[in-house]
Amino acid sequence: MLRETPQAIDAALLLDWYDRHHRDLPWRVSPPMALRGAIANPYHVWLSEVMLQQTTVQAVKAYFEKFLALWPTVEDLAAAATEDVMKAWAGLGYYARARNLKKCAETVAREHGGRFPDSEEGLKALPGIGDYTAAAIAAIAFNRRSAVLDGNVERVISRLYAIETPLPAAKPEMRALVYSLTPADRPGDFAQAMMDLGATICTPKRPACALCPFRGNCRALAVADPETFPRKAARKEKPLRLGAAFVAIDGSEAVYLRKRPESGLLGGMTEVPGTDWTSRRDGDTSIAAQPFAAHWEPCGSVSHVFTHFELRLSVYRAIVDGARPGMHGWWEPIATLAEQALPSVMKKAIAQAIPQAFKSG
DNA sequence: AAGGCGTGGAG
DNA sequence: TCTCCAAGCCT
Repeated sequence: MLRETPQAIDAALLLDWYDRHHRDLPWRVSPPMALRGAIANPYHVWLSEVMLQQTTVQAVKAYFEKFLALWPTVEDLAAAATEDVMKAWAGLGYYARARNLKKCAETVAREHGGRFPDSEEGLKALPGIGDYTAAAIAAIAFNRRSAVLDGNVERVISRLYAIETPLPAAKPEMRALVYSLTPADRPGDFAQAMMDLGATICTPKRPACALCPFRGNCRALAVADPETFPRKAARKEKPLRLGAAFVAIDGSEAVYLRKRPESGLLGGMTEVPGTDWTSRRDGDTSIAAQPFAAHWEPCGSVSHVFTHFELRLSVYRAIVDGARPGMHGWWEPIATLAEQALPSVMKKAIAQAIPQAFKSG
């Protein structure tokens, strides 16, 4: 018979694949252990899921281990100084996640007796936990059947069903499809299996369809080019913004730092003084924008790409002798710069002015 | 609801 | 060099 659509999709195919090919990750209870009754620690699951939002597994591993070493339980994290959390998060990006992480830990410790809610609804009420993260924690840590839809799963589902609707409009349809596929007995493993499949087989470019447990069920593979899914709207280009950064060094080998506002770009993080970052070509990014009078010398520029714009910072350096009037920051010894809550763009600017700044030894 | 919000690695 | 993008959330 002529078959327009592939075979019905069977979660057991994926779970069998997962039992043999799952990735071993620091926050994961892998299938052999799980079969012996080991249960994922909700604190570990939550911490890893927040870190993994729009962030690669490779980048997260070291941060996850560092956080667990510093704060072994959610109560420890709730009791930590926010500044220490920001320092530990520095370099991972999307810093609102760190602020929400701290708030969420405080809420769980104070209002939930140190235990995470075990329902999607309860989880989603917490700061920094949205549709995806609530569903993931519910499934992985509490064995709840839920619709876990992240970027990987969107890609897998869009190919399995050759969904022509572009993202993000297709998300409700995709969410319903994932939910319908999710088995009641191993929802957490199913979710992680879908994500592992998306990360290792059903990849954005050159998917390894020959190795896929769903190769007999995939509509995109049958009738089209899987790589062209999911459909999505063309992105717009990033504007260029210009600015200046001023690296002041005092006689005792310390750098002048200050804190950024709590909200907005790099909110609550540490910076060197600088101008606003403007798209206008007439914005003053010259030495005239100096934060205080000193013998500023230009020492090149650094570029940095943010989510929605590219930044080119002119960097200036001056050797000064300590305090200036009207300064609200502090002098940080070069030796301890690496431990500060400095976002990557600021490390670049400081390294441009002081090449040995972040070199150990 | 569309845009703000980081970073570094892969190809 | 350039493009894409990785386990999204919030407003």
